[in-house]
Amino acid sequence: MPRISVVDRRAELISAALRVVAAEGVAAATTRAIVAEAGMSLASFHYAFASRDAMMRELIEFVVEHETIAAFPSIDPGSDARSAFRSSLRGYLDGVRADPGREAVMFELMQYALRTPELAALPDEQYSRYRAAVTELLEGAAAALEVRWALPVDDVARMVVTITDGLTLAWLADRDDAAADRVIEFAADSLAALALPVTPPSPSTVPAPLSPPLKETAT
Amino acid sequence: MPRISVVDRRAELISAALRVVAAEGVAAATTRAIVAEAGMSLASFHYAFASRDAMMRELIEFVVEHETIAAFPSIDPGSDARSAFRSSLRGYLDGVRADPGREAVMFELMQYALRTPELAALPDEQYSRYRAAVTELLEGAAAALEVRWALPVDDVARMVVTITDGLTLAWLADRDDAAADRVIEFAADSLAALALPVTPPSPSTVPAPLSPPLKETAT
DNA sequence: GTCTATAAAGTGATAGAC
DNA sequence: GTCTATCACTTTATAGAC
Repeated sequence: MPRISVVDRRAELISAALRVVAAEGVAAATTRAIVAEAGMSLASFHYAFASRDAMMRELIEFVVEHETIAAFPSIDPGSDARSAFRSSLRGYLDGVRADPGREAVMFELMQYALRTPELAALPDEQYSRYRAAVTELLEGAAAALEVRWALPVDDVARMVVTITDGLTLAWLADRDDAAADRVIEFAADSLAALALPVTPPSPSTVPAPLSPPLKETAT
Repeated sequence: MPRISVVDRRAELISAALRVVAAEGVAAATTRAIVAEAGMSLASFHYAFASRDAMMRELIEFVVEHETIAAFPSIDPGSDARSAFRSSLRGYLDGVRADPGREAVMFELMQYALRTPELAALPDEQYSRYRAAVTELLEGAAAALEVRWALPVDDVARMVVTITDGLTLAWLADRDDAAADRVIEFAADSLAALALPVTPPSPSTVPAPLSPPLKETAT
């Protein structure tokens, strides 16, 4: 009835589809289920989208663009790298626990895209964006904690994503909070080993090296 | 025609279903696609299985039971823990590269099971078996490398599975071999830190402690 | 633009001949 | 036991009234 615009209708359908996928999975996200969730008629779906495939494509692009990794809380300055990683990973896992469907959507849509030839390139971009989001956090953390990364920061971000993915999958499978905490302890130790202290306010105690100390990664 | 037994027919259908899922995904594994792959008629499917759901259940149970993690090569004694982990992880990733569909099946079937109420408990078991397989390798490695694990061996196995899962997902998404190698380097460093040296043939140099040295994890 | 009604194709499952 | 033929249902997509 309300005669809304096509772009608004598309946005509503994408949003509804996301809710259906989160709640019941990609397989359950039929056009009928989506329009029911959105409260509109089946014909409106095909007025807004040429086909279900086209809508799935936009859904995945939307998710890749807007829904990055579940909120990592920001770094608490004054702490060391180990406890910063620990609290960040705990915060991340809390986010997964609070809405398991939301994170499962990422994996499901990634698999759907990998199985769909025209969408097969999107997971690559999805992971690039994950890493970019984590990279931003890592650079902020390096400044706040007065450390520098022993590897290129994008590589450190890749390690973080590797661990969060593995952590998430295992938790989705067994919901073992205590075991996940032990993994986080290990991960925090391992990642903190990549944070090298940089003593900033006393450049006189040690003569400045003429060659860069290691691989330099700061931006 | 050949009037084969029900158990054989079930096995053939499971095998055919596995191939279809590996090649085209769970969504494409319709009863018709499976019987076409198996070279039999549609009615034979329902003679062997009460329903497609029942068949999917057996398929997942079969995978959970038989297809554990892609072959980790065995540990080379004489090397240190770091290079042992590195070569094992490389061997694992080689297995994924050689047959990406095979490993993707694990993730897809896990998600399918999580979305299916009657099968929702199977992923937990799947991960238990993963860890059990890795645990066996870790115990062999500890003996061959003359180390002991700083944590309960099942926890170490969980760390390994966390990393292999994360590694596999990222590689499936971007197929970036070089980046995967860098993750493996990091993972080998991190995991090797859990291998504590135990000096075996000189029990006289240090008086035997009356209390266990730390948490003991050997079986 | 939005709806109802329906077409066209695919799905799991079964009947019944052999 | 195994098959062909078919049912009952769901799916995406479209036609056509308003």
